[in-house]
Amino acid sequence: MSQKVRVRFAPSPTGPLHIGGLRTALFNYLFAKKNGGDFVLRIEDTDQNRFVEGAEGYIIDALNWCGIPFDEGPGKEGDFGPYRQSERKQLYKSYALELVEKGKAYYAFDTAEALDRHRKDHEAKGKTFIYNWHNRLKLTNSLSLTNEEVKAKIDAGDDYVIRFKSPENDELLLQDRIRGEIKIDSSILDDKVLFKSDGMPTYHLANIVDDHLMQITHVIRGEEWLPSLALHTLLYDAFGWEAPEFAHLPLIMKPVGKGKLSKRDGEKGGFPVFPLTWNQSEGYREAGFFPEAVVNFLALLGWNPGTEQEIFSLKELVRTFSLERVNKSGARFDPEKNNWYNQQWLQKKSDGELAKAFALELDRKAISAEPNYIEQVVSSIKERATFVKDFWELSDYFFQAPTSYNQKAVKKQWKADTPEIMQQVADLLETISDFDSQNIEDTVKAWIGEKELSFGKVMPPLRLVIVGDMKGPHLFDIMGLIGKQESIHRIKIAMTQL
RNA sequence: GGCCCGUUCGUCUAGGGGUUAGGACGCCAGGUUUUCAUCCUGGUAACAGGGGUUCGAUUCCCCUACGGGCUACCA
Repeated sequence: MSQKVRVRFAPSPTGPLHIGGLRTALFNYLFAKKNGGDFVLRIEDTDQNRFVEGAEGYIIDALNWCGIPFDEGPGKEGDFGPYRQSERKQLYKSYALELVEKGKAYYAFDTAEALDRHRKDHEAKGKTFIYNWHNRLKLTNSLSLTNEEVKAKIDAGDDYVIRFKSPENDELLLQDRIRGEIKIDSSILDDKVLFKSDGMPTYHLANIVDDHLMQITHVIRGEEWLPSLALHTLLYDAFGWEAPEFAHLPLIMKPVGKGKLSKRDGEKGGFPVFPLTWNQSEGYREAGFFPEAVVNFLALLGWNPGTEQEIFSLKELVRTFSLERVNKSGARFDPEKNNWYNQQWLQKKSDGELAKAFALELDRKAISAEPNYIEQVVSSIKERATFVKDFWELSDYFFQAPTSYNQKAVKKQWKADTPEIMQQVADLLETISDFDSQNIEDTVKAWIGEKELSFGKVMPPLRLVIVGDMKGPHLFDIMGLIGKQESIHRIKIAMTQL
């Protein structure tokens, strides 16, 4: 009886997808693909008050950018649509009523104010108000009222909710793929609202109904849902449905301090917490991260392959992933390691691909250069970059003569006899007909030998005039690339300025 | 407060009754680069505490502490 694996990512469109949600989506995707299953996107928009315009599109764009597209969802109708709960609205009430008929749920007429008052009263006495077996008969609901009274209230149009009737004194044995067995005493459970007075189901009802209808086999979600597992398991029982398997993922925590990662942490620490830019918050994409790096980093946050491999492509992750190797404890988000992953992935990219990205940036700076030239520049500087956006600072001297010189270096390298030496180097360069790195190097080295000069007298100041600073790749490579005329020209301008 | 989950280097983690407790990020040092960075090599650094069980516990059990989550007609 092996049915096809089907998992779902079920965000609520109350804002942009954050890093924790993205990882949940990723783990769902990995598990689905590992097992040849389907990855479903379901939008849980049962709370109309918290709906945020554009959030759904954002979520879809983010998943696509990461390379983990869903197989079914809004705009990709499969056999189980629609995939927005707001569009499934009519469906849920009958399920809630079914539970009422079975005696597993009941109508409740208590107003929000009345419940609030109870909570405050209890709090004042140092107790906690729980709407369940021990007080449900003292409250206003179809268990405490007569059938006639209930009917009258409903007919009169009174607001009501439908609550689940949690069992008393039941030792529940819950199963979680990551945490194992969890014991819960059902007496501490409250009678959760399943159906709201506004005609919408709560998360709990909609979630169970949809997971069942959509034939979801594995529910992989954040640890914040662990306390709801008892209710959900009870709901499956109440309906007489077979429950899917559950796996609760550990949370992602702040890099420093207490609690789980939040938008504020990104602002404080200067790193993204959203895949794509949302309002004022810069996303991973815009910050220059490669999706491969983000996915790689996120996958290793809370999961590990059990080997010493650190770099994984999405394909490798799919091949290697298993729920059994997911950790139980929360993981701190480490921006430094995140950067390192980007650096690693940047090195794996081809010069051509990187050059294309860099060319776009050069365009914005109104700097024109041959694609082939850009590619050679990229090839010589990429190993010292973490992001494509580092390229310009690492290579500006390939495109323009230095506009300033590192003053510290000038002080140290520019001696009284330096101008004379530089002039002679310029004259020497003039004599080189085939101006490539190797020829320049051979010629200059031979000349230094002949003249009985030290390398220290020639090379550092020469780098200074060409680059403007004591940095960069092999100097003769730079000169070979920028060419003879430019090299000589830079010596000349430096001599007038230093 | 109540309920649930968790706890190995600063961080991400491997391991698991007898190990020199392994790797990665970061940091430090050396080498390479007559520059800077990369890179290479090495170093730093951990089983939360207390009780059991055991010949032997970091590993199993209990307690405590600490961390986290939940405790809405939010998801």
